[in-house]
Amino acid sequence: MSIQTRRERERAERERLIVTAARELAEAEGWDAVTTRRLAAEIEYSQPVLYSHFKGKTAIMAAVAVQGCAEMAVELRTARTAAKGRHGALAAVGEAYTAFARRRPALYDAMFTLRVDLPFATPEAPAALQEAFGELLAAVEPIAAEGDDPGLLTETYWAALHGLVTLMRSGRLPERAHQRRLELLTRHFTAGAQRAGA
Amino acid sequence: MSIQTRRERERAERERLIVTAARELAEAEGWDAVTTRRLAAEIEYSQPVLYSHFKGKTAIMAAVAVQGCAEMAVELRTARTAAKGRHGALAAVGEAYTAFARRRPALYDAMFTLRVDLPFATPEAPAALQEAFGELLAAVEPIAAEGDDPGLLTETYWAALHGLVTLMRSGRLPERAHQRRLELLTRHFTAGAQRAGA
DNA sequence: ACAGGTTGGCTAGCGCTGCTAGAATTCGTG
DNA sequence: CACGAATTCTAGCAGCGCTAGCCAACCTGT
Repeated sequence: MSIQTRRERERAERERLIVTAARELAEAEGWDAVTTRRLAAEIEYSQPVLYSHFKGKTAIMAAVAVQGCAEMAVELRTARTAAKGRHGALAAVGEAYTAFARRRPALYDAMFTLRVDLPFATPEAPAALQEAFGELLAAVEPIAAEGDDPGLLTETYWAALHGLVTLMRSGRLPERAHQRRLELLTRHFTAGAQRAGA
Repeated sequence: MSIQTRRERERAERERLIVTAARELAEAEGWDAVTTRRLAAEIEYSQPVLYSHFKGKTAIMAAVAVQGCAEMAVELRTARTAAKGRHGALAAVGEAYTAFARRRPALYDAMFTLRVDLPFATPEAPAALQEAFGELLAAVEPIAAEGDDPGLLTETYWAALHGLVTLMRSGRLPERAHQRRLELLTRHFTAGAQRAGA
């Protein structure tokens, strides 16, 4: 039994190695630079080894994405709990979200931009993903008006943040006025509650 | 001189053919299916001919994107001018925007999602692109509050629409409640003006 | 300690991609 | 009709994601 567990442990270790290498390579040079060949060289194994751990390249990216979700969730929570008031919390979370996307573009792409078959709006979605969304929800819910569905409002706010990030990243929005756009967005969302606090 | 102009005319004709073929293929099977080989076969020329017209595949996509912008501008204008009131106009434009994205996904991708070196937020941006943005601006401007920069507010609204579209298209938001999310977005944007009309 | 059998990694290669150098053909002109 | 220039095509490069099948290293039982 012991040798079995040792093998499984080594396997798990190597899987971790693959995901880490993929992530680091992506963060250093972008996902285009993450080829199965380079990844194999990085972990000092041959290509086919990757396929004994993951179904394909997109599965590796999905694993990286899940890691990213977990980290984002932490950052969103930190920002939210440190802020004061409903408006402050929403602003802080929006700020933290876009800051994360700009600081870790490769991670963000894996999570929310690139095609990478992860289940999203279903109960089978990874826990880390649900946590991240939960943080957004916790910030949006307090500013929801009477009849508003908090979940839908959160999705809408999320989409707005995502749009800002992606359009900026692809050069379609100038980076310059990001802060002001973000403030406009947050203000309009809290204003919808009609009785916005400070 | 005549033969020179004839050649130029034929060249322009073929260029049109390339763009049209690329667009049709993309709309039928997605941009992944648009390879230089298939495109060449479609226009009944060999691959290198494409490169005598365009710098590369992304340049062809850019040409398709410009076409798409022109069409979207028309549709946005139609929707805006047919609507009544500031709120109605904004809602109509938002509706038209997302409807366009869902009806012509390949066109939308070329315009706003895929990497395709087009100048965007500069004076050198294609006229069609500026027109499309101008339509959004015309819908957003009337609902801008006193101190708000209409341009920035438009960019923010645009980003929100873009986020809704892309997250939905990539399966990260369920298609089901799209209409309600769009209404939430529009309502919150008009609410920011504090004196929202009907 | 050594043979047998199984697990697992590696080499080599497939079909595809965007793109290009240089041969070949067509075309207008003297 | 033959020459010169412009243009199109054939063929190929380097790289991609992925996989079949060989080979070696390892654990097990005597």
